[in-house]
Amino acid sequence: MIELFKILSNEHRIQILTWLKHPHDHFAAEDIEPEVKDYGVCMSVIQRKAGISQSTASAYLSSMVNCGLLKSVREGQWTYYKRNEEKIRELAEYIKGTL
Amino acid sequence: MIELFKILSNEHRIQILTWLKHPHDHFAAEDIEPEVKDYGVCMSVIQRKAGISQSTASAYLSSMVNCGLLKSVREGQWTYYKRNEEKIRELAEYIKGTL
DNA sequence: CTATCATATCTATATTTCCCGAAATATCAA
DNA sequence: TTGATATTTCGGGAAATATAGATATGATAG
Repeated sequence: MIELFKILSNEHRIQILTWLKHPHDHFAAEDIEPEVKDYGVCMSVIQRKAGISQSTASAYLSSMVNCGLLKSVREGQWTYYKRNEEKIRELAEYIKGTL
Repeated sequence: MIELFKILSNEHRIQILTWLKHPHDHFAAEDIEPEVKDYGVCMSVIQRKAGISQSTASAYLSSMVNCGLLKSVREGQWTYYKRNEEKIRELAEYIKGTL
C-alpha cells in the first residue's frame, strides 16, 4: 500500500492514470489498440504526450505495472498499457474501510 | 492531492492515522482527551508509541495537519491531534470517481 | 525565579526520488 | 544483413525528503 502511494505521488504518473481512464478523450483513435484486443496505449504515445524522456516513461510505466495499477501486453516491438481497474477499486476501498 | 499521497507514503504516518481512527484500541484511556472536548491524543504520546524522535514526530504531525488529514488543537503546553474524517472521505471519493 | 515538561524549529547528514542521455536489446521490414 | 523504430537498462547529477540531535520557546509547578 505504501508503495502504491509512492507511485501516486507524482504528477506525471497521476496524469497517465487519468488519461488511460478514458483513452479516447486523450489520444488519437489510431493510437489506441482496438477494443477487441483491449490493448490500451503503447509507451511511445504516452511518452510523447507526457513530454518526458523515453527512459523516464519506461521507468514510470513499469513501476506502475509492478505495483498493480497498470497492466501491460507486449505485442511485437510495442508494449501496450491499460489500467487495472480492480486495483484502483481496492485502493479506494482500503481508504474508505481500513485507513 | 499529490501532497496527500506523499504524506501517506510512510509507514509511521499511516500507522498514526489508523491509531487515531480508534484511539481507545491503541492508547491508554488517560492518554486520550475526554470525548466532550474531542481533543484526540497529544504529540508526546503518539511519539512514544511510534518509536520516533520528538522532532520527527513534530514534523510528521504538522505535515499531516497541513495537508488536511489531521486537525490539531493547542491546549496549554499540549497539542492534541485527531483525524479529519472529511478529508479522508474526500480522498476515497477522488480515487473512486476522478482517478 | 528555577526547573521541568511539551512542543517547535534549526542544522546537518544520509537517503531517496526525479529525470535525463547513452548504450543495449528487441522486433520488424527491406 | 542493414536500418529504423520501440523499449529497457545503466549511470549519474541535481533536487527533494527523511530524520536525528541540539537548541529555542512556552507553559506550569514548586
